[in-house]
Amino acid sequence: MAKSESAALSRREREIMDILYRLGEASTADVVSQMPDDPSYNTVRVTLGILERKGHVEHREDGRRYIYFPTVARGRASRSALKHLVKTFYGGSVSSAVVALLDLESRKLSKRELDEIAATIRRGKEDR
Amino acid sequence: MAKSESAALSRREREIMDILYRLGEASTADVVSQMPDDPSYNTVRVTLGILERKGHVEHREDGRRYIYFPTVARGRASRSALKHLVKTFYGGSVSSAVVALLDLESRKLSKRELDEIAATIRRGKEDR
DNA sequence: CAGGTAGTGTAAATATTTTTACATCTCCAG
DNA sequence: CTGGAGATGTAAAAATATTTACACTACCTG
Repeated sequence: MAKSESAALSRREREIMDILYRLGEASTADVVSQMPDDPSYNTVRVTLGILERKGHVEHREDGRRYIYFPTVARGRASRSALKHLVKTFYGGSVSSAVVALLDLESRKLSKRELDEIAATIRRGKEDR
Repeated sequence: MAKSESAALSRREREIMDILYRLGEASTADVVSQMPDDPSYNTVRVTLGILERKGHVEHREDGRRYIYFPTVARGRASRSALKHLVKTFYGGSVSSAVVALLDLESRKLSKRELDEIAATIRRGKEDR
């Protein structure tokens, strides 16, 4: 098995990958519209091409447009991002991160959501 | 109020910032020792200087060495990173992110940690 | 005190990233 | 059928980032 993907992403590449993860998939124009400092259409297109050559995205055709999407599924990518964040900011402590997350917006969570979280925790406990 | 900090970070700059957040503060040698693809001491030093000019880090002197640390406190930086992650991967849903985090390593959480999390959730509920 | 080690400052070379430019191509309105 | 809008492909220019190199300083050790 050759390791086809590697190479750390540049700033633009990372920005674009984040947008693709957020949207799921997107045309060049969609990506441009999400970039805060609006780079040109061509700039984004070239960068998408680079991402494709590096194996980070693929595209399908929709009429004459290309629709791009990440090759690594969101689930895998998000777990990896979570791990990195927990390691960087919370000394590897998942529970600290959870508490920080809850503190962040606890007022905005509905009772139903909190119940769901509580249920997940209960499940965790039963396995102990 | 002038906006002194701005400019998105390059790959190396981001790597180094992450290490500084992880360690709290670090000498050049400390940073080098944490970099996975070990760049040279000089490379890291120059990049730390750039980060300082851009206002992302400061240093204090420890004997003849410089000890660097982020100018934005970990708390603020981590909240910002959490928000970005929640937006990118969980459609802005904090509770989805919490569930993902718990699923990630639920077996590794001690009962005590789970209790703490549960207490935080309870607090959140009372505010409703 | 001579020499080595471990720092820093800074300029310059190199490599990579980002942007621009322009040549096509396709589809559709008129 | 012609022209323009909206795509893509690709090369090359320009801007940035990364690395290397080397001069200099301070401290320690024999």
